[in-house]
Amino acid sequence: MDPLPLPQLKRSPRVTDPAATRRRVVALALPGGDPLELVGPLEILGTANMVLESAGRPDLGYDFEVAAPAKGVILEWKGLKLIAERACHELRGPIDTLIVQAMDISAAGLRERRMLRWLARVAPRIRRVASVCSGTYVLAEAGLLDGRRATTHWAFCDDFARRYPRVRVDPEPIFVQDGNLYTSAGATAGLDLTLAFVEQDFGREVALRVAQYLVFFLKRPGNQAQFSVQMASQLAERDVIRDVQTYVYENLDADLSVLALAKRAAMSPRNFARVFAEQVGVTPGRFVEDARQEIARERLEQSKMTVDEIAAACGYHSAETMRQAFVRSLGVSPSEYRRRFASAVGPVRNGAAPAEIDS
DNA sequence: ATATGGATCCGCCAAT
DNA sequence: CAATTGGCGGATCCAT
Repeated sequence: MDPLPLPQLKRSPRVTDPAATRRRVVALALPGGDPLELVGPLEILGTANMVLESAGRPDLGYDFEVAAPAKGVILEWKGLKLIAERACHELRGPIDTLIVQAMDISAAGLRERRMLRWLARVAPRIRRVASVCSGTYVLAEAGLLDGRRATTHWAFCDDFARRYPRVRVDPEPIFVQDGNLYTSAGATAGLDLTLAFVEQDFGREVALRVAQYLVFFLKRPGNQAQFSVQMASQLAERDVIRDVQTYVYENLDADLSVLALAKRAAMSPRNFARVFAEQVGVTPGRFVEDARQEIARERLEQSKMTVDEIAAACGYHSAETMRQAFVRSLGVSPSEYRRRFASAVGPVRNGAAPAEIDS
């Protein structure tokens, strides 16, 4: 059986440029990066391919490959060795998007003259040149960022500004676009940036499905990043809907029925539910339920509140209601969840079938 | 553990 | 005419 049903598209994907529907992406892997930073963005492209294929459009998507400054080992990590089979200057043919990966800025990568020359030569002909985290150093070293706006990981910003005074570095945003150059902050920002590319190329809904599919893997109880990842991947475009989403998280014990939320959004219930589902990717009721459980889990993990108190604070009419919701989605009761979490070293339900998938 | 009444969701069509 | 919005009814989900 297929353990992970792929989110399905409701509409046919939008294509911004019909002339180039299958896009070639090259990831430039540099010595000393982190495996997650290297593979994460590519995983997003691969998932986008799966989403598009399941929508009956295998002609859309990405052909992606990894290249390095030179053939050979680019990463040794805990007994894992990654070996690049292609050097970047061996690549032939047009590239749609180039993603320069993170690297160890104290290592030799910045002195790879041949790679830097290649980069400076091909960059003007590439539609999007992106860098993740410290990969921004490589773009700067190649002279591509002179007079441009850029960002990098906040921990590097001061050092970066000293080394490359001609680059206007801004530590605030998650990523910065200037012309065809896209620079991003930390590792997860690289994921966000890649997701933004998917949205640019094939529309918001495709990007949303990809995020949903991947968040699934990241959804680990007790992970602080979960909130931001979940919310970030679900934020609606339209202000009214975003306001409602914020309102839900800030007023979990209020009346969050479709009727009440539609009133806040000044829409008819039917239209509100439809627009909400279309924008956010889940129905209003589901969003509210997810939010309640998310915060309830957090309380169970990080506070000493009783189950009854948590149930009330999160908008459940009784502890029994909350219990049923927990059993439905996690397979354990709230008190059991807390007990296991208190002693758990790793994820609570390691390997258990995710109950929230409808079968 | 099960039955029931209400809420929610979704397809369809009409109105704007 | 195309796109957005609103209303209705039936199937399903969920709280009690």
